[in-house]
Amino acid sequence: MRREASVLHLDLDAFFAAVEQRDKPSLRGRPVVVGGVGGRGVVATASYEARVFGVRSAMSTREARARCPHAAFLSGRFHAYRTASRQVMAVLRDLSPLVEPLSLDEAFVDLAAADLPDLGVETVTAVARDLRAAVQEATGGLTATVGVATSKFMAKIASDLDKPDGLTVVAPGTEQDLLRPMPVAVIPGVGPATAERLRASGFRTVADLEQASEAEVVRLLGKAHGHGLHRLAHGLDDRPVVAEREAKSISVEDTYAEDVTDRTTMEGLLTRQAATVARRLAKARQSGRTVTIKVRLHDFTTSSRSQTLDAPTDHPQVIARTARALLGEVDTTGGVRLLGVGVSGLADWIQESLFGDEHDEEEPLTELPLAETSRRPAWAPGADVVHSEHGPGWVWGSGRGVVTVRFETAETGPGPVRSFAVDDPALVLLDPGRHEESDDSPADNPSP
DNA sequence: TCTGGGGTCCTAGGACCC
DNA sequence: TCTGGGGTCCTAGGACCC
Repeated sequence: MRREASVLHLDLDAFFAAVEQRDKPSLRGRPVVVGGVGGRGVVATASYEARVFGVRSAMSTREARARCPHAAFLSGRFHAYRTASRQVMAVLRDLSPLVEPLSLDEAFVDLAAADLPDLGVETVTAVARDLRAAVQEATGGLTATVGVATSKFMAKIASDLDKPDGLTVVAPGTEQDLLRPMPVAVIPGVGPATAERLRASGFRTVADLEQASEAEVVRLLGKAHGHGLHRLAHGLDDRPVVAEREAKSISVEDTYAEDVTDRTTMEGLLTRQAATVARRLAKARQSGRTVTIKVRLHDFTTSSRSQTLDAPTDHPQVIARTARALLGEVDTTGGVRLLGVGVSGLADWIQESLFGDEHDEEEPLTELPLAETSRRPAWAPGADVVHSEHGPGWVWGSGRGVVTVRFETAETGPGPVRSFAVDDPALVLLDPGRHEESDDSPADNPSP
């Protein structure tokens, strides 16, 4: 909560649909619906002309067609949306170095970090007006709605008040008057489930929540959620505008037009998704330790299974093999409507070798013998010497057909730790069966 | 033929460690 | 025989957001 209205929230109006109408004049003034056009699609964005007919985001496309059969239904051109989004973010960064994008079509801007003579209501109103014009100019006609207030929470509330193509500045000190009569659902974090819980306890408006004790709200909603909501109901919000936020996970999921019942087909789909995730990881120069699959059954029940590897990976084979093994733990009889693969626990590539360094004391540096003959076994749990694109290394951990290799020799010293699928062509296992006489795992006993 | 895809954050229990 | 506590990591699920 700042003394001055210096947090700006910008929201592009019906963004995807607006880009389509900008690029195709024949769509202007007509209802446009962007989203999944297949049998199981949902609406991503509806133009204001379509909203008149009751078409909303997240509604099934089937229902949208029933409500507005004459609308143009488009599947979306994400490259164009990304380009337009970049243009908008550039305009915002021209105003202030502190810009926090929330999605392609939304961002916070910290006006306190901008070069302004003052942060009075008149000044920020003029700034916001100029900004909206600049966005329209830079994007070839896209309109934005802007809210300015003393906090993120109030700025977002403000930008919802005058849509589309509007501007609202909440003068410092007037926040509670504005907030009190609003339904609790205006508070970010209050979705259908929370709203229903609150309603059942007699909380309908922000004012109701404001009068409750924190203990009561916490009892109802849990510690973190309850505490946060109680604060927001009092207009208390000092969350800073944060420019750079690192991604924490990368995932891909697909809903299929018809339920998939064949196990081999499922494995093939997971393998392809794993390759997509790996490509995106590599592009971001990141790797991750935890592989998660998501399975939605024919009856819409959804489960997930995850495995944390010994070391981060960005290898398609490792992700694929782990994903396929995890699928083995899920009962898919009856078919699946959705499959997904994700990787979390992301680390920059550079941090991988640091991770390896932490284990120096447990595993003494030892001279690494290379076998005279090398072959690639289907699976050799006893093998502890490997060769790969990184050079020679030790098997350091394993699980579900995945081996983790530590690339370290007396000559080269500590190197990176990487995970591989055992059938990864980049990896050759040497000396299989070395530990036949021993129960020790390779990680416990790395010495020959 | 109701119900996308990409994310974030929180909770809760069990394992494990000190 | 009785009986710790805290901290962290991992896993599964759920709510929520755009």
